[in-house]
Amino acid sequence: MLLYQQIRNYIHQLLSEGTLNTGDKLPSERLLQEQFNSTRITVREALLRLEAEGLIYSQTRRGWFVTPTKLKWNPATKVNFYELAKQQGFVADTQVISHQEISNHDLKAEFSASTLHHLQRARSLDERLVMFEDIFCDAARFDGLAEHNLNGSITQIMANQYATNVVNEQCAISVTVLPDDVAQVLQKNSGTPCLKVIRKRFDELGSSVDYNIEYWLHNAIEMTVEGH
Amino acid sequence: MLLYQQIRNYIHQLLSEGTLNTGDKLPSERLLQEQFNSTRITVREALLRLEAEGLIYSQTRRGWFVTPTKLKWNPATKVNFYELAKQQGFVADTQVISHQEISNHDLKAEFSASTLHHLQRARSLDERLVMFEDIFCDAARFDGLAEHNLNGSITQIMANQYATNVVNEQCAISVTVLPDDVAQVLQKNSGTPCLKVIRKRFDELGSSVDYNIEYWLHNAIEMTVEGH
DNA sequence: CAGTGGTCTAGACCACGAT
DNA sequence: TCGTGGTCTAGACCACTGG
Repeated sequence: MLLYQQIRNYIHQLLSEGTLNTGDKLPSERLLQEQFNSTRITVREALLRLEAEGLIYSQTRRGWFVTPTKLKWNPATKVNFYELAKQQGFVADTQVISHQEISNHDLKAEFSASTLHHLQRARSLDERLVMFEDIFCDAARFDGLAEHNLNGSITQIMANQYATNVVNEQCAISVTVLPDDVAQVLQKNSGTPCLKVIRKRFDELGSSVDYNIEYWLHNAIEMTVEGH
Repeated sequence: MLLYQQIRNYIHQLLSEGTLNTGDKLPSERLLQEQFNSTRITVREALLRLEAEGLIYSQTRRGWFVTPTKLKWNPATKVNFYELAKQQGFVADTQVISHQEISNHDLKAEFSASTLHHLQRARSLDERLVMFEDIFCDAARFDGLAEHNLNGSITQIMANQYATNVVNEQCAISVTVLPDDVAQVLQKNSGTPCLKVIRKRFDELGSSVDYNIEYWLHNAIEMTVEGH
C-alpha cells in the first residue's frame, strides 16, 4: 500500500479508537516522519487528504487538530445563527469586519438602487472562525442600518426596524476555495477548501431584500434540505 | 509573492484571457517547472489548489484539464437526471455497477424490512464520470426490481410499476473525499474532494421509500435550493 | 529558546497513456 | 518508446508560537 495511505489509515485508526478526540492536537509532522521512516512531503500528503476529508484542520505554525462536530444548517429556513448554534451545543459569535456604502456596484441585475450597503462579517463557533459573509442591500431602503447592532441577526433588524420580511429565498451552493482576502480574515491559508453559498432573498412583492455571499469552512458545516 | 501563488495566478490568467478553454489540456508539470525555474513539488502545490478551487482536474497520467461548466441541480425537486442534463446542454449517461440483495444491513433506523436492494450506479456528463450512488430500498416492496431497466429513473419505475410516489425528502449535504472504492469506479485518486449527499425519501404515508448516498465530483455540480 | 508548520530545492523511480 | 502524472527521498530556510 502507498505510504501516505498508511499514514492516513494510522490517523483514521487513532480517531476511531478514541486515542484522538475533538480538538486534540495530532503528533507533529516531524514525529510522524520519523515514525514512518519517511519525509515531511509524504506526511503532508497524508495530512492534506485528511484535511480535505474534513477530519482534521491546521492552525498555522501551531499544529494539526481534530475537527469538531459540524454545525447542521438548513439554508431554506430563516436561520437565527445564535439559536441554531446553541441548540447544537456551540457558542456562537459574530464580528463586523467592515461596513461601507458603495455606489458603483456590479449587482445591477439584483438591485436597481444606485447605492448599496456592503457589510462584511465573520462568525465563529466555540472561538473557531468558521464563516465569512458579504451582505449587500439597498442603502436607501435600509437608511441608518449602521446605527443598529450589526453583530446579531440582520433579518431581525429588517423585520423590526424596517418592516421588511423575507418570504422567499434562492441559494446556490458550490465547493471552491477561500478567496485570499477571506482566507486572511479567517486565519487560513489561501487555497483552503470551502462551501460557497450565494443567497438572494425577496420580500412579499418579489423584490430583492438582500444579496449575501457566504464562505463556510467545509469541515465546519453540514447542510440539510427538505423537499416537497 | 509565493512562487506557487504566482503559478496559480498564471493559470488563472490563461483561463480568464481565454487562452485555455473548457476541456483544454494544461501545459505539463515539467514544462511549468522549467518556465518558473522551480520544481515539480511546487508546481503541483499550485495545481492541487486550482483543483480544490474547481477550475481544473487531472486524468491519471494523461494530464491536467480545464473543468467544464457545472451542472446546476436542485436536490429538493424530483429530478430526472437526463432531462436536467439535456436542458443544460450535457449528454448524460448511467451505468449500473452492481446490484444485490442484502440481509444484514445497518439501516435499521430507516427500514424495518430485513432484506434490502442495494444498487450501485455511476453517472456521467459528456462521457465524464461525475457521480456515484448507493441506492437502498425494501426488497419485498420492490420485488423484481432488477427486471426493469435500472439505467434510467428509479423514481419513475417506482411510480409506474409499484404505484409508489415520493412526496417528501430529506437531504444532508457535506464536503468530504471519495471513499477508495468509489474513487476507483470514477477513475479518480483516493482523496479526491467531493460533495456527499444523503437522501431519504418518503411516500404519502411517511414511510421510507429509499435511502440514497450520492458522491458528486465537487467541480461537476452546483446546487440550488429555494426556501419558503 | 526550541518546536511547529509553510515553502522550496534537486533530484529519483514507477506505471500508465499515447503513438 | 517517450511523455505524463503519481509517489517518494533528503535535505533546506523562514516566520511564527509557546514556554
